[in-house]
Amino acid sequence: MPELPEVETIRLGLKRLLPGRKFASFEVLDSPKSFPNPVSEVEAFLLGSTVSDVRRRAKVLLIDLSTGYTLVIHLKMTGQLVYVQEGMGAKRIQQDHEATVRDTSSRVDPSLRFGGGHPTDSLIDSLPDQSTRVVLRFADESTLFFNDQRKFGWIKLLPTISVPEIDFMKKVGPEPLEAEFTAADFTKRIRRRNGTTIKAAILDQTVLAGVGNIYADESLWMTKIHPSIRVRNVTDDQLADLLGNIKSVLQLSIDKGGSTDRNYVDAEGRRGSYLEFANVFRREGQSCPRCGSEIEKIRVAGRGTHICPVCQVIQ
DNA sequence: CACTTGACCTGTCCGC
DNA sequence: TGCGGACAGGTCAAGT
Repeated sequence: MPELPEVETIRLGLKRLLPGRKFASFEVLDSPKSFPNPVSEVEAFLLGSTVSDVRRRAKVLLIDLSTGYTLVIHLKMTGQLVYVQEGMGAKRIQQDHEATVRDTSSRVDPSLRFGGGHPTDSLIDSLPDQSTRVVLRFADESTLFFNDQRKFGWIKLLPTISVPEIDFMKKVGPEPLEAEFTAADFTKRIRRRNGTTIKAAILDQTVLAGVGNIYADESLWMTKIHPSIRVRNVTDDQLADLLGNIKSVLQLSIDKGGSTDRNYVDAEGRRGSYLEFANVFRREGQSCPRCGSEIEKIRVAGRGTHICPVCQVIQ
């Protein structure tokens, strides 16, 4: 679920919280898949380093270190990065992290993660929990928790200069919110996918960066384009409108702190409110805000897809 | 090559 | 009540 606005919201929080802090210790509480670097490498280039910057490219977070290394982090669907100030979760780890990690299901309020809107403190107090994969502790005893219920996400420690050379960075398309990314650029790139559906094309990270299922559905609704239409049947003018709507929907979501559908939270454990403003996503059975027709959920590009069947016509 | 589908995971929800 | 299966969706590998 973390798409561009969610990752950007986390970045803004970490950028405020982390620079200058020194890494003191780390623990991987799960299979090494979550953080596959050899322990010796992490000890050499993470421990003792200070955070110099927090960046984002597409849906990837980049935490730059004074050692010339970077923590490259992908949250995939259910990943969370939550920073806890000294004296809270951090103390409990030192006391009994084994027991805490293995037996927290009864203590974690499910409504906090899956739709409650409870205060931030509840989540922070409960960390680490059964979804915690990596614990990064700073010298001031504050802690950064990497939680990931479904274990798709990962952290990799890489030399900063090598980050642009990893496959994902070489292939990923332009940042949609950069002013230099124009409709002409977008049209040129997306026409390479003329044979596929417009939804599959805007989800393709090599066409443009950062759009996932939520913002694909929202931007297509705004542009009155049916997600199943082939790219070749979408006009250049429609593509220009679509890019404008992608930009505005992403920016609105950043302004609202992102979308919390199930378990997204920001760097301080707070939920995002964008979905209150969504027009179609997860609103099947409700009325289209534009024409009043009933919103439907269909399947396009292998994804659950939300449309207004009247506004978004297949030609 | 272009495109689609399945795998990776775990928790939730729905129907029987 | 418990149980099986569908579903959630970012990305890559495998298949068509």
